[in-house]
This record gives sequence, C-alpha cells and structure tokens, in this order.
Amino acid sequence: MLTERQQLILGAIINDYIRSAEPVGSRSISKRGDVSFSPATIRNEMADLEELGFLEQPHTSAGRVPSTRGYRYFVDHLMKQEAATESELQAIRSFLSSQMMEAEQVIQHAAMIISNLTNYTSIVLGPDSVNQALKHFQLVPLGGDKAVAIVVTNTGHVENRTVTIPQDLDMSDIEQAVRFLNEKLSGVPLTRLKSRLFSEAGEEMGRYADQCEGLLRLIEQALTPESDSRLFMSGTTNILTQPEFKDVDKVKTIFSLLEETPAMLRLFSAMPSGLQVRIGTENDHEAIASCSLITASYTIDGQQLGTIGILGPTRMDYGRVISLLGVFGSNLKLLRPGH
Amino acid sequence: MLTERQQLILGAIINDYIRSAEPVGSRSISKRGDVSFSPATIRNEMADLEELGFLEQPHTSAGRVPSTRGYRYFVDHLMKQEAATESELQAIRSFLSSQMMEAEQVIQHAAMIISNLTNYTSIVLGPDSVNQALKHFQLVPLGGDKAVAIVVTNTGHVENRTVTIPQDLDMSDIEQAVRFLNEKLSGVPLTRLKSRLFSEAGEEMGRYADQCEGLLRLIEQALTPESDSRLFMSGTTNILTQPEFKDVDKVKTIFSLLEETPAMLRLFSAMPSGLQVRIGTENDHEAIASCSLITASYTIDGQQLGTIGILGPTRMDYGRVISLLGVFGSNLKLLRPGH
DNA sequence: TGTTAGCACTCGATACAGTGGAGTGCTAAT
DNA sequence: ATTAGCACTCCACTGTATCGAGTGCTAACA
Repeated sequence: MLTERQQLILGAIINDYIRSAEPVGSRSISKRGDVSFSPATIRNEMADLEELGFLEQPHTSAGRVPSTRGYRYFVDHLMKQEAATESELQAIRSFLSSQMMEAEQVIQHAAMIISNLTNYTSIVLGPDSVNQALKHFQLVPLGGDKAVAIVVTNTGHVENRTVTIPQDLDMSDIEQAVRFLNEKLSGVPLTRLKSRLFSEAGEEMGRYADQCEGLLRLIEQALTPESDSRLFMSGTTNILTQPEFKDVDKVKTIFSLLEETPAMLRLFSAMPSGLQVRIGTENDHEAIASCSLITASYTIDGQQLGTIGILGPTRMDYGRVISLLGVFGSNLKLLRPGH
Repeated sequence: MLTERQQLILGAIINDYIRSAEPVGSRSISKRGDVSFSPATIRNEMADLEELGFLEQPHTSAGRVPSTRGYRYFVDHLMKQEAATESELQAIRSFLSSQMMEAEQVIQHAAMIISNLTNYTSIVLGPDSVNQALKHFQLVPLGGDKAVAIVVTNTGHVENRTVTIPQDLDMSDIEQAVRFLNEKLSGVPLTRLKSRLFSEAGEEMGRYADQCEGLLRLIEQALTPESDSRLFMSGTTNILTQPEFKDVDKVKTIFSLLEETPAMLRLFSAMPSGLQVRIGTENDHEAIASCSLITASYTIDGQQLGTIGILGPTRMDYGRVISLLGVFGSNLKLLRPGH
C-alpha cells in the first residue's frame, strides 16, 4: 500500500532517527546518497506519511519522528537484519557453545554481552516450572530446628530455601523420606510435583507412621519455588545513556517497573514464543510506552526453556538487536538437560 | 571548641537542610522556636562557622549549606538519635526475631524495610568466607559430563556452580570422595578449606588411586566461592527520588559504582566493624563524594557475619538511619549457626 | 503530470536585558 | 554583646529579540 518511494523515505527517516535521536528533516534525507529527490518532493511524501500515521511532528517547524505504526512497518517490511557484524555474532555463538557452565548461566552471560554491545537492558526469564523436572532434592540440617532445602532441576538450576523442622519429626524419618522422594519423584515436572508427592505418599502411607502429616507439609513448603529467581537483568543502567531518558522521572517509572517482579512476569508472559517485537504503546504497560521490548524464546533440544528480552527506547536499533537475538533462535547446543 | 550557641545554630542549619535540601538563611533559623536570636546575630555566627569550615556558601547571596566537616561534627556531637519512631524499630525487631528464615535472608529483608522507610539505598554484604564454615558438600550429576556442586555453609548460605566432570573419573570414586569430604571437612572455615583439602587428601592418597589429581581439581573448582553472591542491594532506585540527584549523569556514576562488585567490596572492606559513618569525601570513591555511607556489622552469637550499609545523599537523615541500624547492633538472636 | 525552486511562515532554541527577592556583610545604635 | 538598618550581591525568573531549521504552498519546469 505504500509506494516504493514512500518506503524508501520512511526507511531513511527511521534509520536516521535511530542514529541521531533527533527529528529528521527533508533536507537531510535529500542529501543522503540513497534518496535522490529534492527536499520539496520529500516534504510532500512526508506529509502523506504523516497523514497515514507513520510519522509524527513534535511541532510545526520540526522534522519528522517515526510513530509506533511507523516503527512497526519498518520492522515488518523495511528493516535490514544484517546490522550486527559477523564477529559479534561469532563471539556470542562461541560463548554459547563453550559448554563451560550451566545452561541458565550461559544464557545470562550471553544476555549480558548483548546488553553491553547494544547499550540496552537485557532481561532473562528462566525456565518456567512447567518445563523443569526435579533432578535432586536434599535437606541439609543446619543445627537448631532449621534446615536448608535444596532443589536441583534437570536444567541445572538450583533453588534453596530455609525451612523449620517440626520438633516431633525424627531425623531418620526425614532422611528416609528424602531418599524416597528422590527415588520416586526424580524426573517429574515441577508443576506436577506436589500432586505426585501426595499420590505417591498416599500409597506408602500405610507402611509409615502418621507423623507424615508434618513431614509432608515440610516437603511441600520446601518444593514451592520462588518466582523472583526466574528473572535476571543486566545493563539496567544503560537506560541512562539513552538521550530520550535524560529526564529522571521517566527513568524512575521504568526502573520501578523493572523492580516489580510480578509485573515483569506478566509482561513476559504476554509475549508469544519465538521472536517477538513490541513497540512503544503496543506494550500493555504505560511505564514503557516509549520503549520497545524484543523477546526471543530459547530452546534446548526442542524444549522451550525460557525467554530473553531486550528493552530499549522505541528508537532502538531493531535490526541489530534482532540479528543478535537470532543466535538464540536455532536450537541451542548447551548442556543437555538429563532426560 | 564551638560555643554552645554555634552548636545550636549549626545543628539548626543542618536539620533544616536535611529536610529542605535547600541552602538555609539566617532569617529562617531565627524564626525557628529553638533559636532566639536575630538574623544578624545568626549571620555573624554563620560567617564564623563558615570560616571554621563547617558551612559552605554556594554563592554570595545564598544561604549556607553544611560541609563534610559540618556533617561530621553534627554526627559526632549534635545529632539526636531518637529520630526513628519506636513503632518502626519494633517492626524491624519483631521481623528479626521471627525466626522464619535463614539468617542471611532475614538481614536482607530487614535491609529492604529500612530502605523503604528511609528512601535510601541499602546494601547487605554477606558473611565473609573467613566467618563461614563448610556444613555440607554435594555433587549432583546432571547428565552428560556436567554436575552441580552445592556448598552449604553453617550460616545457611547455599552456593552452587556447575562443573564439568573429567571423563576418566568413575562415579563411585566421586561419591566416595564427596562422602570423605563431608566427614573430614565439615566445620572447617571456608578459607582454610582448600589447604585442608590437600592435607587431608594427602594422607588418604596412599590408599586411593592416582586419578585423585583430576578429582581434587574438580573439588577445588567446586569450592571456590563466587564473590558477587555476597552482595545484596535494595532500593537502588530510591536514589532517583532525592532532589540532589535529578541530574542523570550523577546518577549514572553512582549506579555504575553500585554495579561494580569488586569496587563495592573494596568500599565495604574499608569500613571498620561496628557502626560507621562515612560522609561525602570521606569515602575514597569519587562517585559517591556527594553521598554518605552508614554501615553496621551484624553479629550472631558474637560472630561477625556481615555488614549492612545505607547509602544516601550527604544530606541524609543520620539520626534516623543510625537509630534504625542500631537494631542490628545488639547481638542478634537469629537462626543460630551450627557450631 | 510529476518534480522542483522559491518564498513566506512557524516555532523552538538561544541570547540578553531587566526585575524582584532572598540573603549577606557591615556599621551604627542600643 | 546584640540587633536594626541599609547597601550590596547574585540567582531565578520573565519578557523580548534574533536566528535558523524546517515546513507548506505556489508557480515554474521537464
């Protein structure tokens, strides 16, 4: 529906704006090598593009700025993806295949690298509990009536919490229960863990005594995952380097959103899997109405493990970020989770 | 060395400035109930106080602002500590004695509360490895040649890292080694762990085979603690609400310091134990030359476990923060670490 | 008919002078 | 020793003028 020339001009404007962060005028577009029309012609097209909703004018005598719709069109049709240099991509890829660490850590480090390369903020959402299975469970007594409960999942993720042991429980009973758990529940998805715990326990119940009550509650408590541990961010201060955020108040609203774990989880759960771009007001959250969020889900052996997201101003370098995130698109060959 | 009246006036000025964040003039001091002198008299005293280095003047016709030295005198001699309400203190105290969680978590939550109450940033430095002993060590195989190494200390702190198992190692050998470790090294301070590992292993060496080489290196790797895990912060964005930090560049330098773990560790290690106040340029780090850092070490059963710090502008409410941190001064009755 | 040169116009950014007021330092009176 | 009075300083604010980048429109042009 846009003419060739309109596309050319729209693309030129957005590319310029991404670089300069300042409204771009007809003159500067005309001086570019790739658009060989006079400023007047370009002005006409700009007026049309504005009428169509792709551009906006901060005030009458200023240049044009892309609108959310403009960016959207750009991302969908115009953008060149080869904006990331091959050496950058190689650096991340080699890092991902280095196999030095646990999957989650590798992803987090990779996100950190991207955040450094792009000067945007990166957010990693760890594996959903649906996609993790119990690998190992352990209770380490700490003296007194406290113990540390440790849950290791098949992705190598370790979660721990301190629990209080009811006084009427015997240590040997607990040890037996833990051994039983590891035997029977290893490999069970975290989400099903509790129901399986109760059903399995029910069968054995007859044999063991009735203090199982307290024991069960203890274990249930120990198995409840903390939701914040799924979120990992890096480069949050990069936001401060972006010229559009030199106003402290804007920064504050964004930061408070980032700090609010449940809101972030909601935000991410609204993103479908695969590579996804949410531009400005397309995000349901007002605090980031002037930001864009690009997410990519990463999978290992076909199993969707989590999501990595890049948050930056709407004027963000979409091509670059998308090609960088593309590294995660193909099935990663990281530490293979035990089946 | 300061006269009674000078102290009164200095105190009044600093208290006013802490509230208003704006240079305070002789008139406003004179109008306060507690200082019954005319503006002229106060002006004279102010000029003297400035000459002595306790006050500063942003420009000729402005009011006075406390200098680092002024704050120092205030903290050492003038400040009233009862600035925190008893109900606030009680809230924290009851929280600390709730015994619901592991010591470290309790401290972190308490720090969070203080940070919310004061609108400053709180930083918790976890137990030094000198003060932690091994409680339990475990290797959980993950499939492939990876395993998660888990170290539990007597403070209930859990640390984990993923390690690669050399192919030539037998699983049963590893299990035996882990059992051996838990028997022989439980209770050994983390700092001595490695040397003890080698000495103990040396004795047993004769009996076991010579693949100990790889095994030892594996365990050594697993026992090396991550230094970042000792730092915990909350309320970092509170900095943005302080009027002195409406300049983004200042905020940026502070944030980058906060993100730089080693620098933060250095900063904290420069603070002696007990309650400590570092005002403005007294901090060795330029980035926080306009900030004050108040730290308190917390001890449990006489054992120094870590440090809690509050970072705010030099114009911070010292009395309030110090009295809030005072809660940690007395020996805490938290989860008692196993002896 | 599509393109472009020309021109009047708009409007933010910048610079500058003027004003008001908060605050000071000094002096003289109490 | 204290304070009232006063001249002085200097920032913050306001209004005005200017500049220039950029626009929209019209008329000429290929």
